[in-house]
Amino acid sequence: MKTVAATAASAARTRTRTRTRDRAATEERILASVGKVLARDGFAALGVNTVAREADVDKVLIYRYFGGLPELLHAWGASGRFWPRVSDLLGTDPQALLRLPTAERYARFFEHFVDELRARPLTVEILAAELAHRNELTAILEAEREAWGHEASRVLGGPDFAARPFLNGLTLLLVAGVQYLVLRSRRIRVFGGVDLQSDAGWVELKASINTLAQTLFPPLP
Amino acid sequence: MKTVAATAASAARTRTRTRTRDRAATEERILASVGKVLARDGFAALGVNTVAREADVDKVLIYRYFGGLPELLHAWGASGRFWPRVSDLLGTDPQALLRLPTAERYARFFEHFVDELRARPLTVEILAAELAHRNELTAILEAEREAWGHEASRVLGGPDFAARPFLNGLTLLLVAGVQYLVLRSRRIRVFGGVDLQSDAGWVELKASINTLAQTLFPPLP
DNA sequence: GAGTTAAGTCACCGATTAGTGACTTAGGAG
DNA sequence: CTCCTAAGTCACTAATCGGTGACTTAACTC
Repeated sequence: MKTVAATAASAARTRTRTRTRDRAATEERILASVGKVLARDGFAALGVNTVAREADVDKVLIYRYFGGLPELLHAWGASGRFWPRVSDLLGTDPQALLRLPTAERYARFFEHFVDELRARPLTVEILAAELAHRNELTAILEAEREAWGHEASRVLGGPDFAARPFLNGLTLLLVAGVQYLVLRSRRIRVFGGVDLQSDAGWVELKASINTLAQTLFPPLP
Repeated sequence: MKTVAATAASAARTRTRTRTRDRAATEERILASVGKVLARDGFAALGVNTVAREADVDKVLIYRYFGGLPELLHAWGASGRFWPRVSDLLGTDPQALLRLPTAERYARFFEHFVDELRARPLTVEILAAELAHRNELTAILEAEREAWGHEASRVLGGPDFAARPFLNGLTLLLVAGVQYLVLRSRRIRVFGGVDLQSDAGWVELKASINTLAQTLFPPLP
């Protein structure tokens, strides 16, 4: 019942009432909206208007609180809510991973990598954005990405990698391949005859890596 | 100070003279401009206005001749000027490739693949667009891409692939990895410690695949 | 309670987008 | 040469974009 007001002005109004004033909460709403828009509509749709609409906040507050879209993205990137921990991608217990034989370790690493990546649509969306654009956000991520690569290489490698340097390039290609296929799976179902949107397709790919690992690192006699 | 008549409208005219009328030539200009814009500014900048400006043509002609941007993209995709011939990726002489031992064939294929892909910035740009958007253009490319994958798998595989199915998934991952790294190299230099913008980095990756091929397909005694 | 600060709202700006109606006129058909 | 189709030009509309100035008013300090 809208008896009292009766001013038909509220017909098209969705936010006539002023919200309780709380800058910290509003900033949080804005920051959270960045992630929401990114995950739902992709990087191309990310703008001042979109974020403000998603947060149900006037866009002028974005300029007042952050300075503009670049600064907002920077703040969002610095908030650390976009990228999974390295440990998440390596599995819950890196130490256990280290004690495994090389072949097992190699296969397990890629299994975790595939599963963790597929479970993080926002991360995947950012990976896609990195390929399409080059901006403050992607620049922030680069350093962390490289650090991750070195860490992963260290965990995986051990004496085997030192003895056979080609394993570095091969692993790099496989990691890149997994990322690419996860990216494609967002919009394109089949690639090279493998169904990238079904678990079965990924099981097949993981099995391939497993067999490769057994071939590359045969068990000691 | 805008004078009353403001008849100085011709001030900003760059194309007052009418061009000789030639629909076929104009359509060609428009189609060519699609590729130019795509290669220079990327997919995000592709629009009716951009293409018309690039072609130095009034945008209404795009609507008249093609119907709209989607139809224009479809026409452009069907014109076959966007994707390299399969034979280009297989090397100049597919027959010679087929007579090689499996290990050599495998390594050579990836060498060609890397080189051809790196030499085609427009193709790479479209690969990136496929990851970012999903539209008529990318849909057109999918079918051809799948056909290409099957063809490549047939040429590469032979009896080895049938006997060891994991080679299918492995090859798929490597192909995907190459595509991903070429994509990344457009804007980001280093990935996993390898310099993707230098030939040396790619030589290293190709060498890794070569060693892998020697390991997977040891020469007959 | 009075005064101040700033959170929130609103109305605008210029630029650019996709798309359309209507005009002029070149060039081929008869 | 006349006529007519359509190639090309121009002038709009409506929507959306990033960005800003100015207003109201809630919440806090004293």
